[in-house]
Amino acid sequence: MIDSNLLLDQPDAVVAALARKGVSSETVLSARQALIQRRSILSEVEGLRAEMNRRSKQVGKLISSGDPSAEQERLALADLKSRIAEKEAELREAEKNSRSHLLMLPNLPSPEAPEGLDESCNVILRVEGPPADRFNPADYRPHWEIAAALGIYDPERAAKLSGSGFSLLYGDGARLIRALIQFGLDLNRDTYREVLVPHMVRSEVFEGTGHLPKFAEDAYNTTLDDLWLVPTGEVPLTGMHRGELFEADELPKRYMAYSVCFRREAGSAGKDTRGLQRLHEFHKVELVRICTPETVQDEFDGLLADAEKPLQLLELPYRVVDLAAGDLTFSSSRIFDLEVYSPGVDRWLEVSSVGNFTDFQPRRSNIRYRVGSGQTRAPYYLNGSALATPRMWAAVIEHGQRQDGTVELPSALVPYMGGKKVLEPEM
RNA sequence: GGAGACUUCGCCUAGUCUGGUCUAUGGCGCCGCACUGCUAAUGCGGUUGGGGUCUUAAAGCCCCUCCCGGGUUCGAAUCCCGGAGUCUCCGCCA
Repeated sequence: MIDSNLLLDQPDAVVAALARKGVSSETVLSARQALIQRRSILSEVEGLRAEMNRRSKQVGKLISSGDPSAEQERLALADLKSRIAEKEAELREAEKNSRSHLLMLPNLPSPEAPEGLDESCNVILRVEGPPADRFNPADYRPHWEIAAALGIYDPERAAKLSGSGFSLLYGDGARLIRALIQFGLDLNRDTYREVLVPHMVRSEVFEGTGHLPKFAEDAYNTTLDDLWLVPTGEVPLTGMHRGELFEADELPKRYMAYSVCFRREAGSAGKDTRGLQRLHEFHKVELVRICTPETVQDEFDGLLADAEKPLQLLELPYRVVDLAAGDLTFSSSRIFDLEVYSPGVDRWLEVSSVGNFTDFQPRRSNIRYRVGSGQTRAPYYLNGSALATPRMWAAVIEHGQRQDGTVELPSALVPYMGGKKVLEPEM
C-alpha cells in the first residue's frame, strides 16, 4: 500500500499521481479522511490508556499498603475501563475503515511512466531480433494448427478434463515446455537463487502482493482451507519474507522460481483465446529482486536484460513497451512489457512484464530492512518473467515451422531436447 | 486423525508454577568510544520494533508490542478460552 504519511502530508501530490492511473480524487481524499479520523481517535484512546496505567499502578500500592481509599479508587478504575472499551471499539472501526480504503489505492506510477490512461498510450521503446516485417503472415500457420497436426497438442481432451482454457500436450510438445523451463532457469542460475515454492498460499500472502482484496475473482481458491492458487511465482517469492527485517548488507536479494500459474482470467473471455495464448494454468520461470531505493535503477536494468536474454538466444523478434501510467498494474509503478512477435497470429504477445513495484508490496507485507541504527525502511521489489510458457512455446513453434509441417528448433534449445533439432509428426 | 511439548525485543535464551518492583535477563550480532602502527583481541557504553505528540531538527513525553484473537482482573509475558505455527511420539499414507 502507499505510504500513509505521504497521503496525510502531501494529498495533492498523491491525488495528482493516482489521477494518472485513473483514480478519482474523491477516492484518494476519502482514504485520507479515514486516516485522519483514525489518528484523532487513536490520540484519545492513548490518553485514556495513559491515565489508566498511571492510576492502576497507584492502586496496587494503595492495596498493598492497606490504604482504605484503595477500594474506592479500584471501582473508579473499573468505570474508566469501560469508557476505554467504548473508545477502543470506535478505534477498531476506524482502523478497519482506513485500512480498507488504503488497500484499494494502487501504487503511485513513476513520474517517468508515459502519460495516458490506456494501452493506446504505451510507448514502444525498441524492436529487437529479426525484423518483424520480414514475416508475411500469409506464409505462417498458427501454432495450434501446427501442433495439432504434429500430434503434440490435444485441445479436445484438455477440455474433456478441465474445460476451455487448459492444454494437454504429448511427446515433444510436453518435453518442449520442460526444455524451455530448464533453459530459463539455467540462464539465470548465476544471478538468482532458485526456490521451489508452494503453489497454494494464505490470504495474507495474496493481500501482501496486492492480489487481494481487489482482485479476488481473478484467482482460484480452496474454500475448505482458505488457500489461494498462485497466479505467478512472484506471490510466494515476495510473500516468503513477510514480517521479516533484513540487515542492509543482505540486499540485494535475487530469487527465481519455476512455478505453475493459475489464473481464472475473469473478464477476458474470448480475448486471444485460440490455442495456447491464454490459459488458466501454465508454467513459468519468475525472477524477483529485492533491493534498496539507491540501487533500484541498476537492478531494474539488470532484470530487464535477464528477461530479454531468452528471446535473444531463441532468435525471436520482440519489442520493449513502456506502459502508460493508466495501463500499469495495481501494484506497479513502472513496467516494461516484452512482447514476442507471433507470425502465425500476426500479433505481439506479452511474454514478460518487467516491473518496479517500489515499496508497495513490502509495506503491505511488513517487510523491512535496517537503515543505520534504529531506523527501518521498506525495500524495493522488482519482478519479471524469465521465461513464460506457453507463449514462448507457441512462438518457438510458429517461427520454426517449415513448409512440410515440421518445426525446426532454435539451436539454444537443442541440448534441452536431447539433441533433437526438428519436431516431426508423432503417432 | 490422536497424545504431548513448545512459540519472549535481528538470532539464541532467562522469566510463566506463585499476576504489580518485567521500564523483560544474559549471550551472539551490530553501533560508538578507549587501547593498539594496522587488523585481531580486550575494556566501557549503546542497541526490540511499530505508532502518537512536540520540534526546523534532536531530545523528551505517551501508547502499543513477549505467536495471533478473545476473556478474567484496578493491573496479564505470567491465569482462562479459541486459533495459527514448530517439534516429538502414535495412526494412516505416496
